[in-house]
Amino acid sequence: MAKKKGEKYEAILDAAVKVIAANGYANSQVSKIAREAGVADGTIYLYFDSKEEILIDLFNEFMGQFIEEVRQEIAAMPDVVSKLRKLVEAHLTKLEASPDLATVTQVELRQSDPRLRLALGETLRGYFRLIEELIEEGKAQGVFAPDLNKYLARQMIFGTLDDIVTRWVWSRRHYSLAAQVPQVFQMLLHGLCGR
Amino acid sequence: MAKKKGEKYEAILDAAVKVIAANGYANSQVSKIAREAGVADGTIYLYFDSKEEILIDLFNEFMGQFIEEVRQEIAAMPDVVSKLRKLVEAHLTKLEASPDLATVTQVELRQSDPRLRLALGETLRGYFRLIEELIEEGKAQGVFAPDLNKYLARQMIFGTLDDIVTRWVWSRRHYSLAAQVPQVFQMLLHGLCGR
Amino acid sequence: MAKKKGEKYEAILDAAVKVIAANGYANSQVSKIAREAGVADGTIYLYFDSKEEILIDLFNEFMGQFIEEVRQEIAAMPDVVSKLRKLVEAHLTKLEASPDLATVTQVELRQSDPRLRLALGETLRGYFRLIEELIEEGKAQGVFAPDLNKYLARQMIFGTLDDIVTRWVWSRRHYSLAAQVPQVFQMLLHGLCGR
Amino acid sequence: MAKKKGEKYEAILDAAVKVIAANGYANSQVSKIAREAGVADGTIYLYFDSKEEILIDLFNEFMGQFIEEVRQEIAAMPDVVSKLRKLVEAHLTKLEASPDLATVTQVELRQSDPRLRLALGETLRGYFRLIEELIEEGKAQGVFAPDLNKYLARQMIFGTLDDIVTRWVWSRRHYSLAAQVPQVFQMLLHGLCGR
DNA sequence: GATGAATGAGTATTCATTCAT
DNA sequence: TATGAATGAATACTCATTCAT
Repeated sequence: MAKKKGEKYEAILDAAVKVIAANGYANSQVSKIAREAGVADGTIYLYFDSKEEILIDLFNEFMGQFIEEVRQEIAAMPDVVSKLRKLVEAHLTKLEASPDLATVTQVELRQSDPRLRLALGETLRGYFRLIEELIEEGKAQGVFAPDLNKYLARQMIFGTLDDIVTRWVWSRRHYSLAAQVPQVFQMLLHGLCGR
Repeated sequence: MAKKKGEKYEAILDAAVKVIAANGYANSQVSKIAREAGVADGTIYLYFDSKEEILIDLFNEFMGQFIEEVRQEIAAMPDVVSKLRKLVEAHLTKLEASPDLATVTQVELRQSDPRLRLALGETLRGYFRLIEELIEEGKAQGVFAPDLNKYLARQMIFGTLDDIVTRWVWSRRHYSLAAQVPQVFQMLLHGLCGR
Repeated sequence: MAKKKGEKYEAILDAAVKVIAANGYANSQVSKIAREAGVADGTIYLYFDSKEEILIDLFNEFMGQFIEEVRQEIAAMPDVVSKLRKLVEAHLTKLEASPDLATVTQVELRQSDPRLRLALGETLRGYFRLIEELIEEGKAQGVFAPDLNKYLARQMIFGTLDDIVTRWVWSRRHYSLAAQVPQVFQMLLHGLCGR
Repeated sequence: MAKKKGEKYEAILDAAVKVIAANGYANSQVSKIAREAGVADGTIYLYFDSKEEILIDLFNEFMGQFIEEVRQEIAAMPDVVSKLRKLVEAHLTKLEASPDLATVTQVELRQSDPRLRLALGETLRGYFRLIEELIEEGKAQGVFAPDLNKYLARQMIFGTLDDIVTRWVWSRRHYSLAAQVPQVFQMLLHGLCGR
């Protein structure tokens, strides 16, 4: 129904990220997003079928790009350990560089609306697969434990990174995420016992 | 203002968990919770100042009890490794045993309302401290890596468990959480490389 | 869903007739009806499921009563000719006595919304049956033409009365309807040629 | 302001009849009419000042033509009785031949918007005068009752025909209108009592 | 304490109309 | 003339909260 693309489409998505990060999803009225984007309320509906669709597109657009970038950066690395370090680095660095986006994805989009959840899950799955492939590769190369469960391992990697970013957002971002990359990487690789 | 305690207080909290797990937070009207609890709408306000307070109390009540139980079970263990295993087991087992509660805490309460976030954070912090103490103890005993950052380590442990439970809830709980305790425990202890 | 009956139910219906007659249906907002009825907007929805339902109930309530009254008055008449005269008199007199109601039923409720049309048609059908029974009786008694088509005859009677009331409403009710009863009665009985 | 005439003017009116008959007035957006007419939304406003004007012109154009045709056909008849028969026949036959137009004029245009009502009334009045002249002629020729009230008689004729067409439209046009001409004619001439 | 009828503030969405191209 | 993207006013309905009983 609604036409996608166009500079107003992008302007509305950008405005939505800004408004939601600042006010919370529940307090982000369509009219507020429209005003921030510099368009009329009705114009929103020329580009999106509903308010909900703004969220879905927002997540898919930005997360899709995020995932693609991470995938490419990882692909360039020579070995699986370097890939893991790169993944950790990319995840934390990219979200630190886009605080509004981080706020929206870590906090505001953890909504439970079934339709929304479904659409977001679809996109996240691409990221999950990327991590799982990395794990498989590590096992094949004999670097990771042979009995490693790839799903649990992915949940450890993603869960750890996700929680780190969430605490950072909740803490109002008082400290640097990038600085923690080496420690997090070590921890994921060798666990609490180290080495 | 509102008096706490009383059997209706508990009935309302129980009803809230049930209703929110079944309908989602956004579709859990006060009147629906009242009906489930077998009281009149207005009665809710004799026990809670606002709908939001139901959520806060719900989280504090159930999570507080959850944390206390975990603390006691851990305290009974002889060494820090056993304690970690017990923590993992308790976290996954208890939430698996209370699916409605798990649904509400993992999905429905990830709301971003500032007031709510603050109150929930308060309670979570108790759990975080418990985990951090365990890490400190492990380092003191020379079992955990001496350069381990206790905050990052806690984020790895909690983030991993949290993500595992969230995926389980989103997957409609098609598989067993308890069965994964040994693998998760191993992974946290020795990382992706194992041993 | 919505509870019926109660003095507020009646107050809202009365207010609706008044507001719609004065402003036209298209310009009769729910809030305007609520204000006229002396209740809050939300109260409307304790008694009606939707704005549309107000119209349906309004028509059924008032027209149902109208039809019942006409039926009883007719039943008391000794012969079919007296009954026809009474029908004409009752139709014109009653609507003349309730100008707001006449305005609403003649003009405002000729809407074409399928749901509305269906509900209103249901009620009108009761009136149609009443007229058709009268025609059958007239034919059985040999007073009306034996080859009279009861449906066409009903359409002539109702169409004539309906148009008379509609013109009267559109003319802003500058003249008396009751005064025309004898002529209309004569005309229906003997046609344009008279006698 | 807006220029009338032109092939697009006609195309828009034709499209309006089609769209309104198919979707109902309330669901006939300007953009829908424009699409059906094969023009841009804005083009509509080169030919009509407002959406309402489309309706007024539509009614005037088609009804005006209808009335003119009836007038000419009647004029050709030798006596007043033949003229009445011709009027009944023309009214029912022409509308039966244009079901979309009948739907729009009988059902969709019975709206109550004051401006609209006024404009439509203007056009209808021409038809009313035609019928009233016929009645006067009948009285002058001694065919119709000398004490016949020409306004009431016109209301009987028009009301009867109008109701017949309305029921036919509402019944989804399951039967033939033309077949009823003789009976309707007889009924109007001699009333319920016949002869 | 307990009730539940009543309140009324709050908001996504539609669509007739405009105007820069 | 013609376009169609953009506008923004307008409105039915929901639901947390109150308070008379």
